[in-house]
Amino acid sequence: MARVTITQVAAHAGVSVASASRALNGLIASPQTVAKVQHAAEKLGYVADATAQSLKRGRTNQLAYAVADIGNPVYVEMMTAVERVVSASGYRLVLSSMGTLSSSVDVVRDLSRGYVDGMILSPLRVTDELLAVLAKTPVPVVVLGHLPGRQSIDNVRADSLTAMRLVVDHLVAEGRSDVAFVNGPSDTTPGAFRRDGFAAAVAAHPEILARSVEAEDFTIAAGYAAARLVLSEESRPDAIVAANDLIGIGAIRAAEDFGLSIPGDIAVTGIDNTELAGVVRPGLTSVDLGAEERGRAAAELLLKRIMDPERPAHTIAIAPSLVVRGSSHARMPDPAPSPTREHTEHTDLNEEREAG
Amino acid sequence: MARVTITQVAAHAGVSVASASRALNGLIASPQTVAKVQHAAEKLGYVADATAQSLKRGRTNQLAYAVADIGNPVYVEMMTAVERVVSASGYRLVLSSMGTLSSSVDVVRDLSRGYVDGMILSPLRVTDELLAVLAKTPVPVVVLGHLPGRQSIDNVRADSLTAMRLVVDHLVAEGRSDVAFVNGPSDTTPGAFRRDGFAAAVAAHPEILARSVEAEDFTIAAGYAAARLVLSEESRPDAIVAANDLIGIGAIRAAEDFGLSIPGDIAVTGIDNTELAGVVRPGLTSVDLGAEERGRAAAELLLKRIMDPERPAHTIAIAPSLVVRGSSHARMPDPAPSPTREHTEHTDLNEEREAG
DNA sequence: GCATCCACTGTAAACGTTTACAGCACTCGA
DNA sequence: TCGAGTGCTGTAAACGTTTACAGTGGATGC
Repeated sequence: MARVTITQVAAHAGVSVASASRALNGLIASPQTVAKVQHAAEKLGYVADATAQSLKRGRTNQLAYAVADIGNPVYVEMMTAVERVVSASGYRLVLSSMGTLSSSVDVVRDLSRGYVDGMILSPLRVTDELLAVLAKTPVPVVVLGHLPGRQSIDNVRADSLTAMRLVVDHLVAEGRSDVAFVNGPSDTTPGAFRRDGFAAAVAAHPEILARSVEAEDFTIAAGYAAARLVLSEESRPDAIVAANDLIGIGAIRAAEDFGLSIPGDIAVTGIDNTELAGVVRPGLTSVDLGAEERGRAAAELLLKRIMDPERPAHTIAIAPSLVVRGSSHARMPDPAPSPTREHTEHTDLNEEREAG
Repeated sequence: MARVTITQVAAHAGVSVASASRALNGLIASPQTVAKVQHAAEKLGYVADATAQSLKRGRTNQLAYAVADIGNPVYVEMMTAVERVVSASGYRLVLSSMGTLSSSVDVVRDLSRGYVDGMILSPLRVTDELLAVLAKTPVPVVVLGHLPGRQSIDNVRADSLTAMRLVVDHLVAEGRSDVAFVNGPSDTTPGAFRRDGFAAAVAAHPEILARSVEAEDFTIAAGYAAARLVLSEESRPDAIVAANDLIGIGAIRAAEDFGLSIPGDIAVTGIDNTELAGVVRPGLTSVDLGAEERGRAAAELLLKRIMDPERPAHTIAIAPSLVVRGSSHARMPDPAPSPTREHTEHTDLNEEREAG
């Protein structure tokens, strides 16, 4: 399978490479030339080399979505939304993970070398080093997640503070008075904001007790372990606020292990409103941070920036909304699995309650 | 942020581009030259352009993992395994999804244009057209999933037939006698093999009743809908065999809706042994098809082929193993969420039973 | 019949690298 | 003193494309 070049196609068609190129790209060329060239290309199995084309054209038609934690379904959801938008604009989306294997800085630096025409980043931690690299990267970047201070970087963020207020207010309204927060690592961006959001939210309710613990990471297993710790304390909380759905599901399992009924003995809430929240029993009350909408917004921001690199940086914040399920509300029957998130959020059957 | 080229670096360092290139790539060059060039590169913020480098070197150092259904956690698991292997060999892994937006044929054709040095494919459907494209693509390919006939394509496959036998034998051993199979679309590769596997497995037990139904796709929601159909029939089965974990989870929810106790009234099993199987209650008995191992094997196969393109094609089949949980076995306490799959499969606490 | 335009074509120069090749200066052994 | 070797350097050609430019021939306008 040796590579066949446009030179061979041109020779086979009896025209110059320039004519061949023009014919193949639908530029000005006579019908006979087009026919000859297309026939030759077909026969030889010619496909234009992407690297050569990219080098000459100065763009790759590829965009990247770089994500820290692909194990979390919420990122898959965002990616799907991103892909829908960018593929409609003729770009191919590639996903690169920046996990334990490669630091986010390395990934950005690498992607900046010309592999892609733009990138969307969902980093778990925003370090000064990362900001420095982002500031000087020549390729358009959108950060999907909170950025500190005033950066001139396009940015789409969830509103974790409001999210925490929504759950805490909800729990208080449900009569809970001793709330434990199971955070993910607080040195991550979501961890930090949810920590602060929780603090602010409980401060508004001086009548309730509040405590916090930190899970190793944002996974079910870590949430399970951290929740066990909380539940082992002598005075048990009557509500667990988890920093995301995975931790929340771990907490449900831990409570179950302790023989506690949910929501009778203890309420549990999550964040992200992933499909999983509707699938576990009891259904996990969660705050929808608009993953789909954030993904879409980020993609659109990126496309606009590619169109107009001089454009001032925008920051878009998506409003969260509370989705109440059985894990926090006794009289809430848990609904059936629905084919799409849209239906879950606005179900005709009114099996879920939305607030916020 | 205009692109800075090696020519500028060379000029700034007062050497030729050749020397600059050699210095930057650690080839033979005097210490003074290296110092000057590195200093200049640093100062100007030079990063080598990836497309130019790829064009000249004839490789991109990128590999692709193309997957049909990124919403299914089992593919995420395989991807993680793939990434571990390829990144250890200095390659960057990009994921491209071939879903509803772009056909697998298009994705392969596109990737064949030189974007990547090799690819691993997990197609849901293997059409003749896809096989034709694969046969003539110039870039190394490994297919992760069953291939028909004798293709000269590196191939890693699960053993769906044995998997189905494992679950059916298990259910029969547990005393079930009326088993309903909820398949995914049977025009997909996994769907077809699981259909056939189920047929063969029940044929070995002439004493039991068997029936089948097909879900729209391999998702929770589709599994839920299909299971409802099965459960609505006048004579209800006492076991549901789902074609994968997501469908199985949907089936658990459906059974719950019908007020059935699991496994008392009805047993449910899945396939893939994803993390979710251990998280839902009751725990979902599932067959582990060795996703992690398959991913690793596929990656290694790909690396070997890149090393030696003339190498004969290999086919690797991974043996499945049954993981029994509460959904099919009354006396089975469901274990705690574990931090890793490895632990889940070989737990010291013996909370799960492995067979097969 | 001449100039003008038009549709099309080929030549050649790019894009930013890497690298084969030749050349240079110097050292070393004979 | 010479030849060969060594260590480094610059020139220039490639990689496979696209595209600016300068034609070409023929049709068309007057």
